[in-house]
Amino acid sequence: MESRIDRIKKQLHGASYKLTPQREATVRVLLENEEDHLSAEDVYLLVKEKAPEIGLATVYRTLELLTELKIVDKINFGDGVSRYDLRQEGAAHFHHHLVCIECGAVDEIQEDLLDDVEAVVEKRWNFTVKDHRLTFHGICWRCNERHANEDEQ
Amino acid sequence: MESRIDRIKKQLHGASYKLTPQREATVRVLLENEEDHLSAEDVYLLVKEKAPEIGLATVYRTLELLTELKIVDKINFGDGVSRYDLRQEGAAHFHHHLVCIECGAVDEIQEDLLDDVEAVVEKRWNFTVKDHRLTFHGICWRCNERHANEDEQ
DNA sequence: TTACTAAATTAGAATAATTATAAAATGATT
DNA sequence: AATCATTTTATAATTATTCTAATTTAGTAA
Repeated sequence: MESRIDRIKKQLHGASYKLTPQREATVRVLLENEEDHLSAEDVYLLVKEKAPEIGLATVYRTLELLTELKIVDKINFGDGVSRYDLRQEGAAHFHHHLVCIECGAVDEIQEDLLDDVEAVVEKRWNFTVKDHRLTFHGICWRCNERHANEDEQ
Repeated sequence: MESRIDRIKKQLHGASYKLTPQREATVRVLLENEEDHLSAEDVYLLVKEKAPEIGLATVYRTLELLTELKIVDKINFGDGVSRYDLRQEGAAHFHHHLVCIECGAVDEIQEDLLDDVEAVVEKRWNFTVKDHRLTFHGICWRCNERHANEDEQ
């Protein structure tokens, strides 16, 4: 955890930015909630617990900065809010998401799975892929299991 | 074109909605700009040319309705706006997009390409896929060709 | 230390997209 | 023609995000 912060600090310095206390608090919140998909507002409220004097605009600016540096990814699941998701360290590409249309849960897929598809896109459309966004909508394993149990009875 | 409108009319009736003049004008705009990715505001301005008395809220409501009926899909490319995209007739799944990070162009891929990936997701994550969103970010064929020409000189 | 400078932050205002509300219009049905 | 549900309009309200001006902070050089 601390080493992860250190590495992010170095990334910032490398782009000649500082890891200010506000930025550090924001990054810590993201690390501590890595499996969630927080909106800017969510992050703001959590950061306030550590650093009550922080302003919402600062959170927005920090998240934007982290997005630029590819430390986090900004995603949008169709509700009106942008959500922010830490990238796996060293990951070249953004991971995928499974959104459950029954319970609303969002699971992550770290595997890439798209190598073949990207090869086709590059060749057939002469499109140089730099990144991707892939989200599946459907029924998650929890709901599927629940249905299976209900049927048993 | 007319037959396409007729079929949409039937879809609406099937869900006990009417194809009011405002709704028809909105659908026509979507059909006439099928290759674009219009925002609600864009649609509003175009519909106003046909039906100047229409209100913005009606356009929003109509687009929401068409989204529910899976006639259009609502997408979000990361700028603050939702965009609306007609589904291919009979398409079970949403088509994919290629967003150029240089010129901003958005191209569509109608082929599915994801059959294999979906099979893996269903099996490995026990996730029942109902739909998907796939967008590639990168450099489009136009920009790639331009670069190739520039290098020649 | 002190002064200077650039970068960062704050609070609050401003903007932009979207949704909600109440009144009016439409259209079908009895 | 009266009634009822649906739809639309115009406008207000809400929400997310960005901008602005004033202030603070950190780092550097005198």
